[in-house]
Amino acid sequence: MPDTAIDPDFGFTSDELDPEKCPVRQVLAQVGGKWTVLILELLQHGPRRFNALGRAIPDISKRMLTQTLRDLERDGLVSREVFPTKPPSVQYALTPLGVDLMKAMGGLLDWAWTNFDKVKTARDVYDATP
Amino acid sequence: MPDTAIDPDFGFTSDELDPEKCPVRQVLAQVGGKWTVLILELLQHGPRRFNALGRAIPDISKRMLTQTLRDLERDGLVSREVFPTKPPSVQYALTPLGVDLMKAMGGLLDWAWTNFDKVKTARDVYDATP
DNA sequence: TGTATAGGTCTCATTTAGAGACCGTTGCTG
DNA sequence: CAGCAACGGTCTCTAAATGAGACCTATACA
Repeated sequence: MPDTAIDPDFGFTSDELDPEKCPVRQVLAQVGGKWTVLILELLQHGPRRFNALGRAIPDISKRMLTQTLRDLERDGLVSREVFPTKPPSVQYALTPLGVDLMKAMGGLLDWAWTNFDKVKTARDVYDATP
Repeated sequence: MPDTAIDPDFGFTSDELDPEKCPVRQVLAQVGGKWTVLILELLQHGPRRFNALGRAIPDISKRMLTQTLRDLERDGLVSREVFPTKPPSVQYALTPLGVDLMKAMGGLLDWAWTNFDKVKTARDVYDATP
């Protein structure tokens, strides 16, 4: 549904919602990933190694664990450090930027814990009325 | 990577991360959707109709707009009201629960606006070093 | 010798998202 | 009165993301 210039219903320039330019969209594309916040939460407990994270998340595959960590590293939210043990071990940790992000997420996480029962109820009601 | 009982690295019961039981995972699965927050933000400006939302989001398809709105309605975050005009018009609005969620998201959205340049820089650096 | 651990990669099947045609009803325009 | 546009969707088909799990190299321990 392409539209140029100014939106008649809201008065935005379309730039403000341009996927490439809107920070919210860019950040949420990452943070909204299925595993992202879970991993960030675990790393709040301190640095952890690859397989420790894998063990902690019951249903993640190595493939997705690798990929999510790579993306977080790319965005500067997580650091990756290799230790020359045999076999080599790899430690992941939150960067200061990552710590900051998790602080900013606090409100949302609290909301999730305190309000999820309401969401669940709403779902049940909705599903029960065909 | 299935694991039962207590995680040795963290000390969680696996229940706390069980996809079905963890509120954070459940809420983020919704909120993390590509269009969800965008739509909620638009609805903060007041109730809007289906096609108004479609016009405001340059690159959403009707299919995804429908689906995202349905999911939000199911979760009790958005209300849907049909007016018997010809042709019928449909108005979407935030529910009190939706308003509350958006308040809780404030921190994250602010973070996105003020810190996205850092993320972007980190990305450029990462991509430049093969 | 045989098995386990480390941190991944690779392939293939399944799931989800996206583009865009289509639909029925109505009103406006020529 | 014919034709087109707008309302709010649904339907089909394709493309992209995700998931399961086999495989890899090197070392240590039994």
